[in-house]
Amino acid sequence: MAGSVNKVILVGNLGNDPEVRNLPNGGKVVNLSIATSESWKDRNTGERREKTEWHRVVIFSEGLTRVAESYLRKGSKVYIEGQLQTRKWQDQSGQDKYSTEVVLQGFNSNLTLLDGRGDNSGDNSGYGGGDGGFRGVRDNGGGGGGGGARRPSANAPAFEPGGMDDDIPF
Amino acid sequence: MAGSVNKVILVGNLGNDPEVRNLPNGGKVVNLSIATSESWKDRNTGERREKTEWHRVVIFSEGLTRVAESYLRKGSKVYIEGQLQTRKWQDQSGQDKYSTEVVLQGFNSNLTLLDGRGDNSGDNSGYGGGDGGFRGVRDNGGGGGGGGARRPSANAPAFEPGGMDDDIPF
Amino acid sequence: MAGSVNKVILVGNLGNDPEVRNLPNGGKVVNLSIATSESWKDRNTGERREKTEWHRVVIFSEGLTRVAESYLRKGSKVYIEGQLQTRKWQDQSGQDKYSTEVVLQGFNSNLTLLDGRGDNSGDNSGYGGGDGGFRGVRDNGGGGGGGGARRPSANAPAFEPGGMDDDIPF
Amino acid sequence: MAGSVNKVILVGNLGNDPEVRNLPNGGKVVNLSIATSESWKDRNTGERREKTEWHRVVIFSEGLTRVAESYLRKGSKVYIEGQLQTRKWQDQSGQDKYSTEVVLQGFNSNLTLLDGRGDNSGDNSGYGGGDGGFRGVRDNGGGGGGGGARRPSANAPAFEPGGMDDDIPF
DNA sequence: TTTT
DNA sequence: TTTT
Repeated sequence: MAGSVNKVILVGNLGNDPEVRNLPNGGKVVNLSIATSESWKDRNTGERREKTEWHRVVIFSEGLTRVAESYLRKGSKVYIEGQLQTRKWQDQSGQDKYSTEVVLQGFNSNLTLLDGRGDNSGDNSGYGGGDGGFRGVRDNGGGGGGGGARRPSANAPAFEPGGMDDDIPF
Repeated sequence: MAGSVNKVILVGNLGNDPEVRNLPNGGKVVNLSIATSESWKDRNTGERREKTEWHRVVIFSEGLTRVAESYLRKGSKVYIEGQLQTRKWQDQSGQDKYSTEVVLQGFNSNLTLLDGRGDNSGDNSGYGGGDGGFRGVRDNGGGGGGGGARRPSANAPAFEPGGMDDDIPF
Repeated sequence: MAGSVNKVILVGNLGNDPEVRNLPNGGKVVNLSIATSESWKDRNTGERREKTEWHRVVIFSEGLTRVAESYLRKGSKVYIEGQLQTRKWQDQSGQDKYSTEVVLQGFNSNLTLLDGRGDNSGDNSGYGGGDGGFRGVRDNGGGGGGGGARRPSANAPAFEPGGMDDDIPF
Repeated sequence: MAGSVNKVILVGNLGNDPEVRNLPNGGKVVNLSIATSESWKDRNTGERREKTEWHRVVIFSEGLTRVAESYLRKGSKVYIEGQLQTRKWQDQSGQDKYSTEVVLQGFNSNLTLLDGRGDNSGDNSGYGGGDGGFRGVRDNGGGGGGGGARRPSANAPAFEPGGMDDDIPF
C-alpha cells in the first residue's frame, strides 16, 4: 500500500544496560528497555498517581547499534524514533506468542541521548575538560569494559553512513 | 516520571469497520484495526516486496469515539496520534497474554480522516447507504443512495469538548 | 550540540504544482506550497470558522525531488516530514528578509502521497486486480491536462537510494 | 479543509530565560527561543561542522505558560510539541514582515522539561546567575535560595486543566 | 527494570 | 542567545 506512515517517538529512560547480540553475518542487534511514565492527580482521591509503560526497542541500524552500545546505560534518557512491529514466535511449549516492538531500522529512525551527564556524582562543571564532553555514565567500577559515553548523537552517522568505521561519530 | 514522551503516529487504512463497545457508565470505546505497509525492491531478486503491519487502536476520547463511529469505515484512510500501551490479560485457558495497543485518550491524541473524497463530483454511492458511511473503496456497484460523511475532522471537538452533542463537528 | 531534535510533520494539500529548479551541479530542488487548515466553532457567535496556514517546503533529497516532480500536482494531499530552517536573504532593495521553510534533506525526511486516486478517471476497482490499482505516473507529455499521479510513495527510494534511476519506484 | 496536520516537534535548549507577557485579559503569553543543532563531518575537509537553528516558540496554553514560567530557564533542555504559524506584522517603517513561530495552544501541544537536574544536591552554578537555575514552583513565600525545581511535567495540567491553581503540578 |  |  502506498501512503502509509508508521512512526513511534519515545523519550524515556533505560531500565537496563543495552543488550547487544552479535549476528552470524557480523552485524549486531541491540535491545533496549525504555520506560515512559505519566503522572496525574486522581480526581476522586486527590492523590497523585503514576503509571509507567515499558517499551521494547530493537535497533538494527548499524550506526545506531554502535551509538547505543557505546553511549547508553541503565538510566540514560533517550529520544527514539522508530516504527511499530509485531513479531510472532513460539514459546517453549509451542504456544504462539506475539511481541510488539519499536524497531529502529533504515531511514527515518533516530536515537539521541538526552542526558549528557548520566549519573555524574561529582562535579560536572565545565563540560568541556580534557576529553571534551560527557564523561558520566557508569564506568561502574568493576571489571571489564567500562563505559564512558561522550558525544552521543546518532544523527551524524546517518549523514555519512559509511563514515563511522574509523572514526568517532562526533 | 517527568520528562517522558510516548507517541505513535500512524497513517493507514482500516481493515474493518470500527468496533464500538458501550461501557457501563454510558461511555463508548472504539477499536480500530489499521494497516500500514511498506514496499521495497529486493536487493537480490530485484522483486518488489511488500510487508503489511496491523495495528490495534483503542479510542477512549469521547470526541474521537464519535468521529470514529460516524465517519470511519473499512478502507478509510486515517491519521492517528496516540500512545503505546501494553495490556496484560488471561486467555480462556488462564494463560497470560500481552497486547500492545495504540491508545487515543486525553490530550495529545488525534484522529483525522484523510480520504474525504474531496471533490467528488460524481457518484458517491456506496459511501452513504443504509449504514450511513464510508464503506470504503469503490465497490460502488450497487444501489444505495446516500449521503456520506462530509467534513471529517476530529480536531474540532478537541477545541470545544462539550460542543458536539448538538451539532455536527464541522 | 548533541541531543536535539528538529522535526516538522505536515499533512496538507499543494496549493500549486511543484516548482522544480535545476542546480548547477545537475541536482534539483523542488519547492512546494502546502496548506493546512483548522476549523472550529466560534464560542461567541457559534459560527464555524476556519484558518489556513501555508507552508513553504523545500526538497533537496534526491529521491524525494523525483517523487515530488513525478507524482505531486496542485491539490495533491501529502504527508511530509522535514525540519525547520530559517534562511536570511536580501530583497531587491537590500532589506534583510527571513524565510522559514520546512526542509526535506537527508535522513529523517519523508514524503508520502496520500491521495492515491487523484483525478483517476478510470476504474480503480479492487486494488488487487490485474493491474491492481494505481498506475499513474507522468503522462505529462503534451499540453493540457497533465497530471494525475497515483501511486506515490517516497518511502521506497529511501530504502535503496540508488535504485530509482532505472525503475519506477513501485 | 478537513484532513490536515500541522505539527512541530523540537528538542533543544533555551537561549534565554522565558519572556513572559501579561495580556489585558489577565492571561499570559510566554516566548521561548530554542536552539537545535546538528553536527556532521565535512566530506571534503573531514572537519567536524555544526549548525544551530533558532526557533521562536510562543506559548498560549494556560497550563503550559505556567510551567514555562516556573521551570524553564536559559539553558534548559525541553521537548516541545506545537504547530507552525506565520504571522504578518509591520515594522516601524511600515514594511511588511513575516515571522514564523512554533505555537503551543490548545490540545496537541506539549512541553516537557528534559533536564530535571533531578535531585541536584550540590552546586547548580552556571545556569544563569543569581539564583542559579530552576526555582520553580509557587513563589512560595519569602526568602532566599531556592530550591531547584524537580518535577516538571506539563502533561499533568492537560489532564485536569483547572487543577493547578492550588497545587503543585506534580 | 528507569526516572521524578 | 543555548548546548556539546
